[in-house]
Amino acid sequence: MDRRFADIIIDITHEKLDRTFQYIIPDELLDTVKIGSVVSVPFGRGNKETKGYVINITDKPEFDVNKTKSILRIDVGSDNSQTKLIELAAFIKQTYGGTMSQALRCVLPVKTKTKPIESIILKLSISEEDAKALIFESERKNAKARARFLRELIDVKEIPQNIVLQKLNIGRQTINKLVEMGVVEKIVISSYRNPVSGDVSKYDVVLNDEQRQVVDAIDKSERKVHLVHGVTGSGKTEVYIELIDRVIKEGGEAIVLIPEIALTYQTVMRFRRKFNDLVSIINSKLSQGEKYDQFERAKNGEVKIIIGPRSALFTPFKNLKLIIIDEEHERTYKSEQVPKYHARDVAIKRAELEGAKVVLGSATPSIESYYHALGGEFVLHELSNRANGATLSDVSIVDMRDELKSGNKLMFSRKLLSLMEDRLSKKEQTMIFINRRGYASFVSCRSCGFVYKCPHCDVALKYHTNGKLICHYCGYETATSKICPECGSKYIKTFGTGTQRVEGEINKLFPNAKTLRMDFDTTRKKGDYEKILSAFANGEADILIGTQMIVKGHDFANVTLVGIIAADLSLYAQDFRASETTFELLTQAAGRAGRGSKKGEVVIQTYDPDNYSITLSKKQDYKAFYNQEIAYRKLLKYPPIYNMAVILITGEDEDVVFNNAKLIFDYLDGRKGDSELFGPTWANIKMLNDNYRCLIYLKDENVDNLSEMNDILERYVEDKDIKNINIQYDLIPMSGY
DNA sequence: GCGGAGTGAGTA
DNA sequence: ACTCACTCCGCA
Repeated sequence: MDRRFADIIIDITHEKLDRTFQYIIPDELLDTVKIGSVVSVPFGRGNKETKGYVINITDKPEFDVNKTKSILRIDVGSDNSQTKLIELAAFIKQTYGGTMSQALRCVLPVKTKTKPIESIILKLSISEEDAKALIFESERKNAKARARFLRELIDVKEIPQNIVLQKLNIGRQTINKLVEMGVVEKIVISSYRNPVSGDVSKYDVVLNDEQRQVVDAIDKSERKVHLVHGVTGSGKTEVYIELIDRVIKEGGEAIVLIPEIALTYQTVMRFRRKFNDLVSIINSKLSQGEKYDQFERAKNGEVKIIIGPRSALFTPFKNLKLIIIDEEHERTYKSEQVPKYHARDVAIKRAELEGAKVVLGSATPSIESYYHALGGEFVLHELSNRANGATLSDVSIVDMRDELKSGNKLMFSRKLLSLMEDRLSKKEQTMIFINRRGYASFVSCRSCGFVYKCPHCDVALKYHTNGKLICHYCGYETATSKICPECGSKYIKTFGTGTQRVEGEINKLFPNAKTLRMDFDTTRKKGDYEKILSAFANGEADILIGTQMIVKGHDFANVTLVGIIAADLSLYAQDFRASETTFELLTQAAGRAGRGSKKGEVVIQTYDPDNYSITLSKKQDYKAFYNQEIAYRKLLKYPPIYNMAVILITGEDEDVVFNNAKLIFDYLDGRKGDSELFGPTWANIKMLNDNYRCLIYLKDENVDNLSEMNDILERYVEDKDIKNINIQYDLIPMSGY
């Protein structure tokens, strides 16, 4: 009998139900039930009608067919935005691997393990005398819980249900029985909290000609995906706001994705001033409940615009018409957890399902997006002028080898020092950016070469001026000693340049200058980040020293000098994107200078002044950089020309990890088709949190072939019932391993 | 033996 | 999450 079955995830929030149940698809529904359908099924002993999501359809029964129940019907009442989100989850699973449950959890995020957002309040609905009589009767019948509960109700009138359940230790049955008897009344209160509030002085955006042309072009276009390449300070936000305004006026809704770090009060206020309460935000600091509230408000149509990081992409709007991804090149758009999806590609898929447009914006677009734009897959728009008439800064490159030859042993070039002095005298501000992605001071013995390493991770410990050595991967801390623990020599010293050392040097060179430092250490507490930025914006300091976190999209009108120390460090990362990252960081950092009326200057200090990512960032010539970079990617078969994936195998035992990696490699190698396989090799960071890490690389022109390899891998893992190791698949990784 | 309270397993 | 089945308890 050719019956078809649907794998269904029951819409109930509990980990025990985090798996599929198979149901028979009745004949009359064979044509209509699809992956992503929301259906009603009988569930549990009482065959209680329950909502479920169809996540797969097969011919193979996986359960005793005689005990398999049938789907009752398709939920027509369920809004189709949910169906589309589940379809999106199927796409994520298909493309990025992982289980369907994991994909669903990221698409319908707050449905899991959340404290009820609606609080139930219990209230006595009979008179006190009647209640007292009931207590008497209950006590006589030894119904202790019931008596205890009623007494409490007489005492405080109203009690939240969760307190009754947890604190008074009274069962659900007891409560429900009393409700049934008409003794107790249930009052359901659902509260939506609004995470954004504050002054809203309305203002209208006035676009310049260039901005208006881009807005019109996108608005009129039939095409779905647009890339706006706008130089730093060209006013991309105004373009977004105008586009959103047009969409809203036609009854549509919009999602704005921005990197978490750029989600500042100022950014949100720009949107609020235009759209007022139609805007809401999502960020990682919101509790699950608050996040859920925002999604509910979006569903109800109370909110039309959601601003947030990656996860905002899954806002359940009913009439989504526009998705904006600001700073599109940012790595944070790639999820770090399984499924390791990229928000840009998922956004494009969602837009396709909803019939919406996607607008990507950046001053330094990712090589991938620009490639697609040039290839005609995306539509390219250029904003080449700074919006308020400000001009691009003058950028100069200083070769630090020459400085050393001329006897300057400081970490600042003479040019940078004289400019800093000049700015201090003019009361203008300076930003010093230390490009040290993955690098900082470490402690090493000059006599035997010993380096302090983390006992849990295969990385050098970073030195902090409080005398502690800290692992930036797992947080392990230890103290430094005055003598080398290996050979006993006293020649143990710190190497490298950290933000703390730079600040120390500046304080020595310019004792009157006020400095602020922004890095890993100074932004650990909630709100630290904002505090430092607003202090600097208010002119409370002359010089701001920081790592990559200071270069992202902040607008300080009084900054006229940006110094970049060790510009080339990010070039040494073991990652095919090293040049892209460097160009991006330098261009963005340089873009911080001269955003007000005064012209800015930028000094880039490097030991590798001829590298194309450095020379071209001086010219702020993105196109020239792109041409160089794409040639390199083509030569070495890297994305976007080729697609690649990494399989990461981790585990506590070195041999077990490597042997399994070898087995997996051989297994895949026999089934690879046209794909290329490399490995297994140890990761750059061989050990992390006591786990060994081994890699297999896959390359193929066609993404689908890579997804197929992952399918093969997942089936293999399932068959072998592999223990003690963890396997992760990462399609088109954004960072090195 | 009964009503009621508390616990645990299973949901296809 | 919810429900059913089971056990335990105090009283008759």
